[in-house]
Amino acid sequence: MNPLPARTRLSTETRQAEIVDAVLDLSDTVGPGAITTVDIARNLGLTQGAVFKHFPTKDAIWLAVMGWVESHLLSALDAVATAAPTPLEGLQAVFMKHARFVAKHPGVPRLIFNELQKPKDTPVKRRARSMQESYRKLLMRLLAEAEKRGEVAAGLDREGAATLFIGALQGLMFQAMLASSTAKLEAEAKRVFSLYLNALREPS
Amino acid sequence: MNPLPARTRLSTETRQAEIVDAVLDLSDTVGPGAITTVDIARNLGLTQGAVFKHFPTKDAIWLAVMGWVESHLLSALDAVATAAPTPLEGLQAVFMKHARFVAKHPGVPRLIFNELQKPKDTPVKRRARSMQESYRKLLMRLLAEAEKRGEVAAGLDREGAATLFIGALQGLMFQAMLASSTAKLEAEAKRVFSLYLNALREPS
DNA sequence: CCAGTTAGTAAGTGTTCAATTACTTACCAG
DNA sequence: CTGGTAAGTAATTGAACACTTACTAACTGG
Repeated sequence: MNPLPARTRLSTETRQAEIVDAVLDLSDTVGPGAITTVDIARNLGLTQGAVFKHFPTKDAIWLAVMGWVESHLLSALDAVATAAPTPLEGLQAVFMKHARFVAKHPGVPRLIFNELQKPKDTPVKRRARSMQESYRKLLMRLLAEAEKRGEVAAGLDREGAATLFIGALQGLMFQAMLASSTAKLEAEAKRVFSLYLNALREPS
Repeated sequence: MNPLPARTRLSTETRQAEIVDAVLDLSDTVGPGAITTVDIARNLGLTQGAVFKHFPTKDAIWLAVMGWVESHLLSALDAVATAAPTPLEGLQAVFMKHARFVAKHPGVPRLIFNELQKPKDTPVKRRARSMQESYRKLLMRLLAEAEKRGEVAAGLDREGAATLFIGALQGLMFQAMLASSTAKLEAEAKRVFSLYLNALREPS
């Protein structure tokens, strides 16, 4: 009748990271909409109640996961963008890095799709939107620099070009989720980016 | 204690159509993941149990809704494609029709996002995939014809171009759902399509 | 070393939901 | 007009789930 001794005892900080990690995994295997706190607990070897020692609500977990995505994805994209010798190569590096990130973490697009399916403007959605805004800024910087250097058409619709850039990647995610596989994502991304580059050239 | 007389008594065929309609509405207002059979019944002025006189399971309802989308969207796109005087104008008409369809039925992308969030290859997903395959065929036809007429680059990567075409639209949906509004969808679609057209031209 | 804090367990609680059941009544073919 | 079918109601069932509570035990600073 007495509770068994706690298996392991870790700091909230560590457990939170473990929980985020578990959710990322489960997002791919179970699907975000079907993840329960029992699933998460079992994944960590804990009881269900223990999860609530580290997050007040389930929603708080989703928000933390979104935070993980924001920091990891954006910093990776920033890194490859600034490492590239030219703006156009920067765009390509960002495009491919993003594609590879999604292929490596298929739980992430699933997670976001699950959020977008809700009509309300949830905190998680707001966070995703702010992430996309930072992303746009990065793209606009690269596009402006490319235009200055004459690598793309003068007078290019840069806002539209940024929308198409992100949109093309989101479309590739969509198609990967539809195929229930990210196997072909990277190859498709390569072809699509070639076409994208063509769209930035001087109109004839 | 005795049941009230049934308010109205309609054929299963009619009720199924009503249910599909209600789900499309609720998909936008409540969100597909949160729709319950109680919601659906209330929307029709029926009791919850009545819903199961017309569909064996809730999943069967989703499948029927997906069927509605497939037939309505594809036939509309086919129509504008064949009505267009040139293949390129056909592409434009399809692009804009698709954007307008989504803006008019915001429940549809939400519905699909909800499905894509699941890792399993559900019947609904399979149906969506077959729809996308028909869509691709339509695009490939237009692109091949455009190439024959010299309206696009000879040797264009048509498969990639089809992927980018659909992907750009899916990206626009994504961004509309992220904004929780389809208000700007059509305007964005216009800008994005201009750039898309540029991508099809002869590389310099 | 020991008192306070915190991470854990075990066992609820209240609710929500899809599907079922038993019964009723409208409609329609013969 | 009548008997069979099918669309409806009302009530129930059983499972799942987020979150809570009461208690236990491990770690940590003074």
